[in-house]
Amino acid sequence: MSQTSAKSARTPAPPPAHELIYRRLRDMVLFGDLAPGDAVTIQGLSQNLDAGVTPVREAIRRLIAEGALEFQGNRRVCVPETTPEHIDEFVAARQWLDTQMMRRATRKASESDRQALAKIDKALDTAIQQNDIRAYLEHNFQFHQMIYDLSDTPILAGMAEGLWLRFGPMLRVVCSRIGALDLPDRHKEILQAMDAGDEEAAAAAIWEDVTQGMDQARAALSD
Amino acid sequence: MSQTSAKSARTPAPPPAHELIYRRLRDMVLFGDLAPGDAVTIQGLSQNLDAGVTPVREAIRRLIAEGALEFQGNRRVCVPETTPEHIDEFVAARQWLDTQMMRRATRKASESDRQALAKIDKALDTAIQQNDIRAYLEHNFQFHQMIYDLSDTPILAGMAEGLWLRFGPMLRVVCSRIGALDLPDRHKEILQAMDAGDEEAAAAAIWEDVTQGMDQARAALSD
DNA sequence: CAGCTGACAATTTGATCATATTGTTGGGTC
DNA sequence: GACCCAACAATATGATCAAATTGTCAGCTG
Repeated sequence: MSQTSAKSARTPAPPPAHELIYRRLRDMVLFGDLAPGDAVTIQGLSQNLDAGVTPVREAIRRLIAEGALEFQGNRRVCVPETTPEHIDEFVAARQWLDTQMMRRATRKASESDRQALAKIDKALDTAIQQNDIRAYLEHNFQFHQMIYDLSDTPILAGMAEGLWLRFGPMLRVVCSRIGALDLPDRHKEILQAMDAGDEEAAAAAIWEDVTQGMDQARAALSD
Repeated sequence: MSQTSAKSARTPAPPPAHELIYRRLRDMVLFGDLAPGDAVTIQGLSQNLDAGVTPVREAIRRLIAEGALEFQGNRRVCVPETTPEHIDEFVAARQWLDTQMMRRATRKASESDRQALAKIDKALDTAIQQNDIRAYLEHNFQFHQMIYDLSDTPILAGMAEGLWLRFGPMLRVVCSRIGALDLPDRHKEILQAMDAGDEEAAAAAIWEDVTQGMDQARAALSD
C-alpha cells in the first residue's frame, strides 16, 4: 500500500532499455546472427529491433568498446573480420585464461555446482544430436562461462568473455562450414576431472578443448 | 576551392566530442585524478568539463564497459575500490600478458623503436627526480604501452590496457603514500635485454617490474 | 565511352526536453 | 527524543530534433 507507483508492486530493478538492447546485440554477435563483415547502422538496428535510437546507440558504443564491433573509420560500424594472427592471440590468451580459471573452479566447485555443469553439458549433447547450431553455441558458451563464474575471478572472467565476444561470429562460420560437432568430447573429461578434484587433469582437458576449437577456426579460415 | 566547408581546409578526421571526453576521463582514471570510491555523476562531469551531457554519458558508459568505472546498482556510478583478491588477479594476468608481449616486442623492435623507448624512460627518470607523480604515472604507462604496441598483438594489448584502467586509481594511491619511486629500475634491464635481443632476459625483467609494482599495491592496500 | 562534378539521401552527432525514479530533508506523531 | 511519512530536489533515461558530414548516383563534359 505504501508503494507509490501503481504500475507494478514488486519491480526491484527494472532493467534499462539500453541494457536489454545491449544483451540482444551481444547475443547476436556471440551466436553468429551477425556475420563477420556485416555492417551495422544505428537506425537500421533501431528499426529492426523496434527500439529507440538512444539505447541502440549506447549499446553499439559499448560493444565497440568491448571489441565486439569495429568502428570502420568513416562513420561505418561492422562486425570485425578475424585474421589468422588474431586466432593466434585468441589461442594463447584462452589457453592461459581457461586453464587458470579451470584450476580454481575445480578447487571451489561444490557438488551441486558440478551437477549444474553436467546439466548444461547434457543440453549441449542434445543440441548436437539435433544439429541445432544455435543451441550448441549457446550451451557451449554457458558451459565455459559457468566455469569462469565458479573460479570466482571476475577480472579474468571479464577478459575471457571479451574474447568470446570477439570470436563469436567466427565460431558460427566454423560450425556452419564444418560438421565440427563430432569430436572427442573434452567436456566429459572436464567433468570427470572436476569430480575427482584433479586440477591438473581438468586444466589439461580444457586446454585440449580450447586448442581443438581454435584449430577448427584456423582451418576454416584458411579455407 | 572545391572544398565545400569554409571551416578548415584539411581536417581529415575531426575527433568526435565523446571521444575527447572519453580520453579525458580515461586519463583522469588512469592517472589518479579520480580516487577509488569517488562518485561520478553525468551532470557533475558535464559542468566540470564544460561539455554537453550526451558525450559525457557515452564516455561514462564506455568506461563502465571497460571496468574503469562501476555501476553501483541504484543509479550511482563510482570509481571501483580495489580489493586484495583483485590484486591477485591483476598480478597473475599482467605477469602473463606483459612477459608474453615483451618477448614479441624484443623480437620485433627496430633500432629506432628502442631509441624511442629509451627516450620515454629518460622522461620517466626526470619525472622521478622532480618528484612529479603525475608525470611519472604518465610516462610509466607510455613505457609499457609502447611495448604492447611493439609486440603487434592488438588483442593482448587491449586486454592489458583494460587492466591498467582498472588499477590506475590504485597506483596513484600507492605513489602518494609510499615514496615508491626509488626502487631498482627494471626498465634499464628491459632496455638492455632488448638491445641484446635476449627475449628471456627481457621477459624476466618485466616480470620483476610487474611483480614489484603489484607488491607495492598490495602493501599499500593492507595499510 | 570514361572521368569528374554537383546535388541528394542517409547517417551520425550532440543538444534539449519530458518523465520517472531515487535519495533526502523537514515536519509531525507516538 | 526517536521514528515514520510526505514533499522536494537531484539525477538518469529515452525520445526528438537540428546540424554537419559523407557516400552515392545522375548528368555533363572531354
